[in-house]
Amino acid sequence: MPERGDGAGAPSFSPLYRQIKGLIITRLQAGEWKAGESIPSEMELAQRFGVSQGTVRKAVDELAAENLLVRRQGKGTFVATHAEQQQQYRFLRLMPDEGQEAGLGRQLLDCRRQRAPAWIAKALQMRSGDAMVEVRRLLHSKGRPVVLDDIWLPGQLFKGLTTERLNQHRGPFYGLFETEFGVQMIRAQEKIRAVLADAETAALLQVEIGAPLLSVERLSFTYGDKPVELRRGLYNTSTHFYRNDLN
Amino acid sequence: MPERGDGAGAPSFSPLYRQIKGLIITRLQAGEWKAGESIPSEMELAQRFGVSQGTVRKAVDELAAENLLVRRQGKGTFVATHAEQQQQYRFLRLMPDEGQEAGLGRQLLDCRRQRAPAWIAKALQMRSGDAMVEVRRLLHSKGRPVVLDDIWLPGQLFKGLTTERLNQHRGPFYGLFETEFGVQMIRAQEKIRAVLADAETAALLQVEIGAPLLSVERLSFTYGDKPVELRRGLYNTSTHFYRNDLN
DNA sequence: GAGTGGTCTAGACCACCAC
DNA sequence: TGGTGGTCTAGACCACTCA
Repeated sequence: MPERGDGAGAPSFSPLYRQIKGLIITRLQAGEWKAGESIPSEMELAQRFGVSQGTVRKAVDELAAENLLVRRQGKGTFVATHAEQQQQYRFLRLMPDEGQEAGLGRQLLDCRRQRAPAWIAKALQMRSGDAMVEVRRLLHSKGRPVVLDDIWLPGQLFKGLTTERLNQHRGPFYGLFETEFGVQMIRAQEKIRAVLADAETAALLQVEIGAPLLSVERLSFTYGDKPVELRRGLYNTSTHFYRNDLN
Repeated sequence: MPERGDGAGAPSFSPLYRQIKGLIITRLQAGEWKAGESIPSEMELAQRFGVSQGTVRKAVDELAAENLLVRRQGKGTFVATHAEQQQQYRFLRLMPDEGQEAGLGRQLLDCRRQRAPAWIAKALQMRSGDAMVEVRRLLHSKGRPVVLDDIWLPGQLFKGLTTERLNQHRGPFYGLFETEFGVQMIRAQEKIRAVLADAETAALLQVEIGAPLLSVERLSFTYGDKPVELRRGLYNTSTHFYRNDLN
């Protein structure tokens, strides 16, 4: 029974498998296993934690259901990543009216370091005036601009983030955040509204002033429910729509 | 080993627990256990199907994860329903900017039987011109109209649906559909866009003509992935927003 | 063939609920 | 007190991957 007990003063009047789940999350958070890597086998974890394989299995089942881990039969269990082809744009629910999305074009418009205004600081649990990185970019579909994103990140976590760094990178931002800054986005909340295009937005998205746009405000979280990105997307929904599945 | 085998010609090169899951869904579909009722205990189902309790448990786990069943420790497992207080508006993602939703007011505007136009018939997998029920209603929050819903239903399934019937009923439509017509909505797909209010809509929602509105087109399904409701909601998002959680 | 996750079983005990 | 779902275990075997 190598390591069990109530290490780190966990509250834990919870079933064993939830405590194991907590221990695994702690290790993920500590970076013991990085995005895309495999974690130890169920048998090994069971021995390490001093429980049966079935208990580890149930813990891993929940983590897989929450998309923190990915199981691959015959190969192992892996830390989820946004960097893989298959998992790209995991959080983007935009679909074209006709056919499948061929792959979006990215156009970086701006990247600068600022002091956080109150409303952004509040969302990101920082203090007003703290360092913040602000990014603006467009997404194109078949050569036409469809999404205008404003992205705000805590300056503390993203120290070397520059325009060059963003331009060098291929693939979605979330892949870069993982590999370069060790920040993994594991869940997000979106607030969606309908708004009208102002002059600046209209020019960038090539629509009329006053055209209807979908405003998608996304707050993304890493381990421990810590908010690490605020993003406001304006979607032109004349040839695309936001898809959501309910159950 | 009372009933097992490959009854009903299921394709089934799938694990046992998935076959059991299929059998349970078949019985739900047949109305053997109605919405809100309890299904037999795991032990009894295990005996009935000739498998171990653990296998039934895994089947029920999946059905509970998909919100078809609800487990209640010490009491039993129940068929999910939209009629309970707690589960009302399960599919409505609208949230007020401030505080919790106090409870929405309903105002029925219209209910008539029509022949289905092509685009509705296609979505509901009917033939163009088939009988269809069309309902229009408003939802109010704190006395102000917030949602204008147009709802289309297959006439075949909703034979006695009239204005009086809808007005008599307390609670969401989905509760009425279950108890009066035996139709359970178990999942839905939504397509969301930003649009501008036309004159008629603007008057009903008490906004300016050309105000931005969220258009939420929802296709709801019952057992067997059969579409049974098409709905187009126009949401005024000036004091509310559409909330979505991603993971 | 060795190692991984996936399935299935059987049995023990716990937590919760109703009578 | 008895019945329900919830947890935990131990062991057997299957399906998949890779060297």
